[in-house]
Amino acid sequence: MGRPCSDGSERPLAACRESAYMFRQFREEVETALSAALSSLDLPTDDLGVEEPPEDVPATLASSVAFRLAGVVGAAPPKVAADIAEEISVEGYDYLAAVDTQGPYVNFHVTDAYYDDTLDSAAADTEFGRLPSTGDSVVVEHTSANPTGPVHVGRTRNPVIGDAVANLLDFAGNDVDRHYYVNDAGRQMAVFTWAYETFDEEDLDSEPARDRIEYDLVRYYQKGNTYLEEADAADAEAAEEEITAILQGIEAGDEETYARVEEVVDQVLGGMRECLARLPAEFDEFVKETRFMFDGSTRDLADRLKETEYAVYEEDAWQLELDDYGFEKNLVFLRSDDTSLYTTRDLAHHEWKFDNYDRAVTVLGEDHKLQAGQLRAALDILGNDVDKLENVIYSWVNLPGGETMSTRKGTGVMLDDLLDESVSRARDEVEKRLEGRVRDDDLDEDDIDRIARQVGIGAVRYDIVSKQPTKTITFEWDQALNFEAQSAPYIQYVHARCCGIVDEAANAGLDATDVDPSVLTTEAERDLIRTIARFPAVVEAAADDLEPHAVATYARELAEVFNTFYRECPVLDADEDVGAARLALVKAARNAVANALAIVGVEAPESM
RNA sequence: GGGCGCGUAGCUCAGUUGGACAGAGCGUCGGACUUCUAAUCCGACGGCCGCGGGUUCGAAUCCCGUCGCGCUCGCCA
Repeated sequence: MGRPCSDGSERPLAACRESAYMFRQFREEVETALSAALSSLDLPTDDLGVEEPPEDVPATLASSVAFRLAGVVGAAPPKVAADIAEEISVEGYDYLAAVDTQGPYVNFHVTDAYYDDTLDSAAADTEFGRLPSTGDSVVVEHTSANPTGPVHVGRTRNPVIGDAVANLLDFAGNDVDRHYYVNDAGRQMAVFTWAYETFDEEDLDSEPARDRIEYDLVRYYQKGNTYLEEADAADAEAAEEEITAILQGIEAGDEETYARVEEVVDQVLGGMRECLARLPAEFDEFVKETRFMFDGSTRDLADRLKETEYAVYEEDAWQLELDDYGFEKNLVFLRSDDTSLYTTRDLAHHEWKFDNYDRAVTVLGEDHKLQAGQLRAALDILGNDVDKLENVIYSWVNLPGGETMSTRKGTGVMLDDLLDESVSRARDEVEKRLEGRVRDDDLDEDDIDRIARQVGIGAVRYDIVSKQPTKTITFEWDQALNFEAQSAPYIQYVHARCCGIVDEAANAGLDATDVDPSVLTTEAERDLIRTIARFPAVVEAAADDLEPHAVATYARELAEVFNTFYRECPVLDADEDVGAARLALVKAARNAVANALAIVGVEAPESM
């Protein structure tokens, strides 16, 4: 197909990521051939209806175009399909071998070269599935939880989805940065700072739930909030004055006030960061909103907003009328005391993103949806290209009793506890299986630790990332920590099995470098190779739609197909040429599974 | 009340721009380990795709209505 190698890399065999193109090239060939046939029949080519047929249909792609053209032609769809199929020429294509029909459907079949090339490149390329560079730089902002205390499960979708979206965009050929936006100038942090400075250890009602800094400090935050609710009016008002003083100090760029707040922010954030690293969700940059106050960009932005036709000055505050954008309520961007609001700073933050990146993706909870819409509108008013900004919105995670999770109230399941529990259950499983273990690879204590961690954390991540973000999740331990089919361990097990076979084959001196895929004739083998071939197209579609859960679904399908293959097709005990081809297939499966897992953020164990 | 999202098997969820009989897993029942790792495989049972209309050759998918659940509508974030 001759797509240029835009990243200039020189990877062995898979030059220019050709490996990524088998299915996609075939799809293009089908579209080209079908278009040509329709044109020569004087039929419209605007909707080719190319799709993947159901599993029991032997074709790799199909078209339903005959349905739509039946009226135009004045014949029944099966007749139209037959005529079209007759007109299609498969001359000169690498992967398009034959065309036939099944009722009203036109079916397209692949050449041996399709399987050949898929097997060759997927088996040899540990980066199989990675797409060529788009040349785009993308910032993925996710999590961005206020540094008020330990991360709880209610917000765990954000780092899990966010990290997967970042991985996915990276794998789809983008240059990705991961950002955590830190709200260090808001009221919450002012309350926290005041509480931290006001109360002493002996004022607190409880011991830290865990030996890490944010579990210690959150008690001050909770104490402060309780005090503000329960203290008598005069005391509460005095506290409010101190809190306001902190906010105004930050707004004025007072360095001493800033230092007081950051002492709290940096400590709490440091602890949260350790927790998130367990997932792992790590960041290239923690971007503090105070940065956009101190550099003057928030002030400049507010001044520019004032100049727009949407700006009004009502009730002593500067506001934006967003009726044209479908928002009834005005968006206040400067308070009556002339201080900025969260959204004002976030606007400056986003213009900074636009200055530095080609695209900006934000992962946020549905409770921020309205704010995100207003943000987009305001950015548009300021003349930004808001198409560069995309959001991934996720719904809440509830506890079984319908209870909500709140840091302020101290309710909810902490992410640390969830991960500990999961790793602990995984360890029980590992130890339980140790006795009946067939494989004699002598797992030591370190292996058991490793497997328990990979499986336990993988199970939690997969449970979250495999579901559509828009759906509400009710969190249930047994559901999340089920280690059987349709879970991370099920898929991880496939990877471990592949690695096991590859190891054994190496010991036996079996070579898979120059294989003949035509000996792979069973349904199980062909299913597996077809599934592997789809992987790059899955990555492409998932990245286009910012839907990492599609990769999670694919990984599960691939694992299922592999397990059937595994049962039916021995590698080491087969005839030499069959064994070699199957070994190549195992290597290809291993690479595809490993990379699918990498995208969703689940570790791929080499043994378990 | 207005806006947005969700409603698919008993439970948890897939289902590509509308397309070939709506698919998995868990659970239930029944089979398969002297075998490259059984965290596996094979089979059975299980559906007015919330409900009612509409568009279409064709609707889980698009449109309208309706019911239920969630989020949201601050000079909070």
